[in-house]
Amino acid sequence: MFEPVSSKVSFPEVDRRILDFWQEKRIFERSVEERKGAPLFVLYEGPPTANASPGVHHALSRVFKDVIPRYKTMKGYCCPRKAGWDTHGLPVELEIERELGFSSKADIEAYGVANFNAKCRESVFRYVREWDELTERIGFWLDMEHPYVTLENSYIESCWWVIKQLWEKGLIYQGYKVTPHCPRCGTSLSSHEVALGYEETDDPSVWVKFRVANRAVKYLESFGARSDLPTYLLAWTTTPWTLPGNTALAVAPKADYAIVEVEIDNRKERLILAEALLESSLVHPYKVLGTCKGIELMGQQLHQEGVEYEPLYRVHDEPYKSFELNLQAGKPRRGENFWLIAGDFVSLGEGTGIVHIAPAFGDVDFEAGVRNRLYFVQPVDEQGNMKGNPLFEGRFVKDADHVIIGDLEVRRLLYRSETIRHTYPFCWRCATPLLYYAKPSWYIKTTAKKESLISGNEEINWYPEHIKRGRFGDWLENNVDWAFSRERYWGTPLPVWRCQDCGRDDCIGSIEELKAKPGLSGLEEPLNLHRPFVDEVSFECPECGGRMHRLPDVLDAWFDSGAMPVAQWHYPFENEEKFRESFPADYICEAVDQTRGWFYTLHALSTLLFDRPCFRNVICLGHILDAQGEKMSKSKGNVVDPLTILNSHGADALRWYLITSSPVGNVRRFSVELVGEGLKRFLLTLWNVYSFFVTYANIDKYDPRTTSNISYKAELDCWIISELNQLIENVTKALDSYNPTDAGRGIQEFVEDLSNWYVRRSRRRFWKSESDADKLSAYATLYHCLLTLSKLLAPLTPFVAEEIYQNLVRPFYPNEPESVHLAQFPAADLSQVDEQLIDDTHLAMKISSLGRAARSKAGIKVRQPLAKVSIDVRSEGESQGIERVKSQLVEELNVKDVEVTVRPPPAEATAGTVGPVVNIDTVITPELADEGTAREIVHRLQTMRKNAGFDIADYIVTYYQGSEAIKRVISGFAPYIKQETLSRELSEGIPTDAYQESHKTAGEEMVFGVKRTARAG
RNA sequence: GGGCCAUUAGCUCAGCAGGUUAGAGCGCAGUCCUGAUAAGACUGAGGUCCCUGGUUCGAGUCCAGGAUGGCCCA
Repeated sequence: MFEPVSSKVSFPEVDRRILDFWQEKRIFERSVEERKGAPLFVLYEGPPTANASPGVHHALSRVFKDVIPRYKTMKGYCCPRKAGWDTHGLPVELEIERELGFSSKADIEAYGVANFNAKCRESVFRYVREWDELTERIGFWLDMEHPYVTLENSYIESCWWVIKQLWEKGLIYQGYKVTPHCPRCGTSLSSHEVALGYEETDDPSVWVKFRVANRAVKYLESFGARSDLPTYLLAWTTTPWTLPGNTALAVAPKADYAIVEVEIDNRKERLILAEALLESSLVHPYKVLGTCKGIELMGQQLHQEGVEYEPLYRVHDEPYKSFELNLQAGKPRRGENFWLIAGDFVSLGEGTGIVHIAPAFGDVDFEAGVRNRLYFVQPVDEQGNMKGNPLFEGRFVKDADHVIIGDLEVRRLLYRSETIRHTYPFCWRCATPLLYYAKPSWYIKTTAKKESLISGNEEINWYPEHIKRGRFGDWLENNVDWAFSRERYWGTPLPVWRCQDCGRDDCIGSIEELKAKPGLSGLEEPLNLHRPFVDEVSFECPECGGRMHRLPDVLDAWFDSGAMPVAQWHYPFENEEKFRESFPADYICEAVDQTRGWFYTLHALSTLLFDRPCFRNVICLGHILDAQGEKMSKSKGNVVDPLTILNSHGADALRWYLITSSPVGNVRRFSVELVGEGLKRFLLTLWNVYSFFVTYANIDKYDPRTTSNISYKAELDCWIISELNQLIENVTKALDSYNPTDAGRGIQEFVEDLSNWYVRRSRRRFWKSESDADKLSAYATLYHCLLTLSKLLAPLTPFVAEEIYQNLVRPFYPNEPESVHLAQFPAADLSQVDEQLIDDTHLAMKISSLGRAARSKAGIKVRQPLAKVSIDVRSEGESQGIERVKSQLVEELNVKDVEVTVRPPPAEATAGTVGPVVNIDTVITPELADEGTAREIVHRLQTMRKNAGFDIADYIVTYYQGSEAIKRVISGFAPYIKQETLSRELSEGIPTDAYQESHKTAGEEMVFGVKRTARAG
């Protein structure tokens, strides 16, 4: 016996039952343990931070992370899955700052770093219970018992080891990084904070002339500009205070530039600017002397052919720094001219087509400095005061604007000066204008391994594939060094100690190494590697004997997660074997924003450390938006809590929606209604087939062991078995190529066919009284389909799959695996696929559909038998196909005969005449009418049985009263009616204790009564 | 400003080595079928396949430009 299954099902209750079962039987643990020795399949879990409740987007990635390892386990792999927690980083700090009402780093310092970090530490596990619950409830199998945690000393020590490795390879250096900086607060702002503070403001708008060096003027003659007048490059800026930091001008290489002659205050001179911007820029009459492309202006090289110009200011008593030397040291190059560079950011929409570049200010400028190895000049200190030239020394930047404008005017280097109203970012806390300011920062020299990063990417399978050469590939192609230090508090401390006296830097790679330092002090037990404790540790400089103190920076939290392949195992200090066998990962999965985040940091650190990629396969998920297409955010209040959906619809419904509703890489609009739709369309359909099977199998005491070697005979059985094997093949292919969506959609189509054709067409085979070979074949077929489905579905909808598997397998096969998740994934038997039969059956479906449409048009209900249906088909092949599935058509269309005619389409026929044509014989003879009435009576009686609350298998006595015509039909079709309604007898006259109803059909009044005689089964 | 992705029915999505009549589910209206069904079938309304050009005998599908939305980076 199978456990009886109601068609009414509560999936959340199923979830509970199955979760208890898994826990009690330790199925997840065993699914790993019992595969010991099998090839490993390694998932790296991208660690979440548990300082807020998980949202439905977390459910999305957790489902996709789960599907593949479950599948691989069933394919025979061993898949340990280690959980992880990301516990450091600026978002954690900001959350605490918000709670404490802090508005600056000074507040944190005053509060005490120890106290602050203690708060941070506590906060990152606040919602761990919610995360645990989501993880469990959604069925994400993950080893939550032994997670890696980025704040642990062992994890930090591994990070230090990584840095030391890079340090020894010369891949770490201190340079500059441009950050939005508030000069009043003395701190950098995150991009999110910057976004808070855009305001409309008035700023200077000045056109500045950069004088072309004498030796370069000659170069211009080749463009038709013969003259010995003074020549200037005209540039436009709204931040005059940045001009002292200018070290280059950028042009658009493909744009046309004009050399024009103008007369200003009775002096003739020449200006160079973009041809397209002559009108909008120049306020004097001008004469075009010649034109050339931007790239021609740039010429070849400095000091060879090409335009160079004289700096506006020579502010630098100190030597110029050069990007060529990573800003570490400089060579004096006083009197140097600057040159032109190409910039894809140069716009021809405003300005002059010549852009002033000051690498100390602004990302674009800094980037240009790095790429073109420009000089670097910093004429502003961190308080926003100018330095390096007596003219403006000590002035706040904004107050220096008018000084500089006045100075340029006097020197005749100012062409035009106005004001402009535009948006500019201000500090959201104190309304001071922000400076994009280059600050010292520590870098990992990823550019040194750029070729390896790119070639390693070639070995990675990306889903969707376009990410590989698109978003990720582009990112690698445009790689810049990774600024990985942060001037913050809560993070892995940078393990660099600097000597106060001689400036020597030491990188520490392990706790042991630190403890062995001479003259060590400040190290306290129990060890806490976080600030401020680690800041107390100092030791003796091996060079000069001075004190070495740690630099105050902490690491970008992305470094932590990027180091997880080694740090999760505390490698190389322990677990060497575990690290080796689990690196690189077979599979990772996160949302698309991680291309520049975790995907990159994993790839970068792996390439730098081991010169190989970190993961072989990656699914890159699109984002979830709300039903209106808006991003979900706490402030909008449109965040969907996954637990409410899990409680109402169950885990599988949510999983099914997430897996099948849209391609993985697409954004998707989320709504609870769509989850419910998938539940109805797929899960309930599947459940109904399952419930149907169990109901009848129990009535017939079907035992699957008796049919284990059956060979399928009926066309219907062969057809669905063909479909099933094709499905196995397709699902396997889809999951092998990391495409759960197509796998799920294929299963859904199969289940629809199974329910709407196989079961519908087979009902009578299960319903009939005798247990003949045909009935057993039907049971065996449906049993096999459901059991196979449970295995195919196990990775996708693990709960309902388990529920079905348990009931189908356990009562009869105690030696089979105890859980579907311990079973082998089905293998397709393509020898059982009859493609012709599949085509024929689809043809039968099509013709049935047309036939029903024809009946509908003629107004004849299907219950009324008809003499025949005639079908015009287009080929002999179709005709043979119909012959093969004729019996299905006879039943489905309720006709006595099927007549097939082959009528090739006329030569000129194109549209509208290609498919088969179906006609029904609408003549209803008295015999057919009687038969129709008989069927009508059966239908009414069936409904009465249900209304009376009888069991499906109850036997009854049926009583009737009615006209002669009714009596004639009842006596004429008595055996049929008895069989269909499980009536022992049909008798005239209705006793009072029978359940009775009166009916009217075909214009005849009649009354029926039904009474239970004996309970069957 | 740059890059990537998307845009097909009211909603969610299929469709493509270019091929004649662009489909499904949900929703809506009507009819039917039903002792598995919280289902199902049929019919109907509902489409300038985002726009403009181009390639082609032929474009929802390929190419170019643009629009809108999302994401990432400026």
